[in-house]
Amino acid sequence: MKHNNIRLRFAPSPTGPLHIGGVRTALYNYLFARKHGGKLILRIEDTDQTRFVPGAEEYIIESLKWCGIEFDESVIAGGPHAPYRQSERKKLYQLYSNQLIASGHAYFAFDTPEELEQARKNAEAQKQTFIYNVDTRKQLRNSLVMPQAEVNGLIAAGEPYVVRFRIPENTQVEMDDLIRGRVVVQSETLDDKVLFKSDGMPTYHLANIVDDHLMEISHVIRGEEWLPSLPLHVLLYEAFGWIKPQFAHLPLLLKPDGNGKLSKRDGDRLGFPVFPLRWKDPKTGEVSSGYREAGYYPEAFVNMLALLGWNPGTEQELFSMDGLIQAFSLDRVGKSGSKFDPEKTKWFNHQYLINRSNDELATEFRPILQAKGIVADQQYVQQVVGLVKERVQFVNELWEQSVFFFEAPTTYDEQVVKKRWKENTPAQMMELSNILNAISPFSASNIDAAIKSWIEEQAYGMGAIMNALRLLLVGAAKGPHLGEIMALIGKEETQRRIQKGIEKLTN
RNA sequence: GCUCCCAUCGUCUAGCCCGGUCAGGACGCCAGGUUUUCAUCCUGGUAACAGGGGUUCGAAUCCCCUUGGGAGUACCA
Repeated sequence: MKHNNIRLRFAPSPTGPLHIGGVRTALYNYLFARKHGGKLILRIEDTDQTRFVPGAEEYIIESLKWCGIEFDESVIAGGPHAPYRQSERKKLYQLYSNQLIASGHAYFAFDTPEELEQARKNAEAQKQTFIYNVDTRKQLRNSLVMPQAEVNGLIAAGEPYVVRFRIPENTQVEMDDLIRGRVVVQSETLDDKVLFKSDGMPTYHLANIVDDHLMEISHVIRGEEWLPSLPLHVLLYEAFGWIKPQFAHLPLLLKPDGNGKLSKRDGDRLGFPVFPLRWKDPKTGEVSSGYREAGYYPEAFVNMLALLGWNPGTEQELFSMDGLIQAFSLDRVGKSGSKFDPEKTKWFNHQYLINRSNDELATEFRPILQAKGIVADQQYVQQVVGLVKERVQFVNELWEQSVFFFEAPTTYDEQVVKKRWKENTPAQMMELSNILNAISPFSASNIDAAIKSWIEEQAYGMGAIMNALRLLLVGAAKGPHLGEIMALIGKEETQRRIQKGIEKLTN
C-alpha cells in the first residue's frame, strides 16, 4: 500500500543552528516535493526539553528561507495538521502510547537511569553490550515480569516510568530504502527502545512515527544516521497497522580532510562556514560564521549543496532552483558519503557572480562603497564592476580590486617601483601627460591609439611605459586594461595622478 | 565489541542495474598561449577502478572473501 498524495516533511530539532548537512536534507525534500507536485511540511521536533536552545527554531526557519526552500505547512504558515511543533502535540502521543500498551506492543518499565547505567557497566566489564531485549527483560523491573497489581500500584504511587517498545522475537525485519534497496535485520539485534519518557514526553521514535502518519507523509527523506533506527520505525508502523511511507536515507556529509562526519569544529579548524547563517550561541556567546555573512549567494550555496551527493547524469553543473526541481531524482543520489569541498563552493559563487548583471552587482557593491565613504553614481559603479567582476569570487572582494577607480593611490608598490621606475621614466611620463591632454574624446580606444603611436614614434618600449603608467594610476601591478581605467576616471584625474606620482617617486 | 551502511583521480562525480570505449567531466594543481601588469580566458598535462579470489573469450561493471572507512549502539534527535 502506498500513499496517494506526495507529502514530504523536514523535521529538525531546535537544539542549535542547522548545519549544511541538514540544509541539504531539507533541500532534497523540497526538490522531491516540488518535482512531484507534492507538499512540504516543516515540523519542529522539540521533545527534548533539556536540549532546547532559544532562537534555534527561528534560525532554522530563517536559514531555509534564505536558501529559497519554502514550506506549504509549518509553524508559521499553519496547515490542516497543526500544531507543527511536537511540544504542542504532547497529549496525542500519550494516546498512541497507551494504544501500543493495550495491544501488547509496548510495556511499562520502572528501571531507573542509575540501574540501567549499572547494567551497562556490568555488561561492558564482560566485553558485552547491554541491550534491553527479550533476554534481559526478565531480570529488569517492568510490566512484562511484574504482577499487574504491582504495576498498577507503582503507577498509582507516582513512581516514574517509561514505556518501551516490545521488539518481537525471532522475526526478520525487512525494509526497503529508495537509495539503498532492501535491508534486512534480525529482531534479536534490536533493543526495546523507550517510546515515552518519564517526563511525559515521547521520544523521537514515537513522536516521529505518529506525526508522519497523522500528517500523511508519503516519503521520508532523512540522513543516513537514521538508518539504524529504521527497523524500529518499520516495526512501529506494523504494530499500529499503518501504511508506511517510503524511506530514503541520504549519505552523510564528511569532513574535507581525514574521515568522519562534518562537524562544527571542522569549520573553525579549516576556515569555512558549516552553517548557512551566522550563529551566536545564546549560552556561551560563541559565534560561528555563516555562508550568508561570508558573502555567498544563496543560489550558489544551494547549487553546491545539491551536487553534493546527487548529480544529474549530465555534465551540467550550474542549476537554478527550478532547474534542480526539473532534474532532481532520488535514484541519482549516491550511496557513499561526500567530503565537503570549500574550494568548489567558492567556484560556484564565482560563477553566479559573473553571471550577475553589472547593474545588480553595482547595487550589491554600493553598501560597501558607502561604508568606505565613497560617493559614486550607479552608472559609474556599473562600469567599474563590469571591468573587475571576472577577478573576484565575492562581492566583498570587489573593493580590493577596484579601489583605484575611486581613490588615487597613496602608496606605490615597492617591488614595482624598483622594477619599473627608471631614471628616464619621469621625463617620459611628463611627455605622456601631454599626449593624453590632447585626446578628445577621452575614450579607451582613443587613448590606446594615441599612446601606441606615440610609443612607436619615440621608439619607447610598450612594457616600460605602460607599467610605469600603471604604477602611477593604480599604485601596483594589477588591474584591468589601462585605457579603460583612464577613460573611466577621466582626463583630469589621470593627469592629477601622473603629476602626483612623479613628485612622490622622484623625491 | 555488536548491528547496519559504504568503497572510481587529492576532492565532487559519470560509467555499474543490462559485462566488451586509451575509464569521461568538474574543482584543485602544473605547464604553455593571449595580455602593457595582475586576474580572467584558451590549450594541454597531472591523477583513480582498495586488495585477493572466482564466473566469463572478456570484469570498474556479476559473486565471495579480506581490508579500509562511516553510522548507530541514551528516558538526544
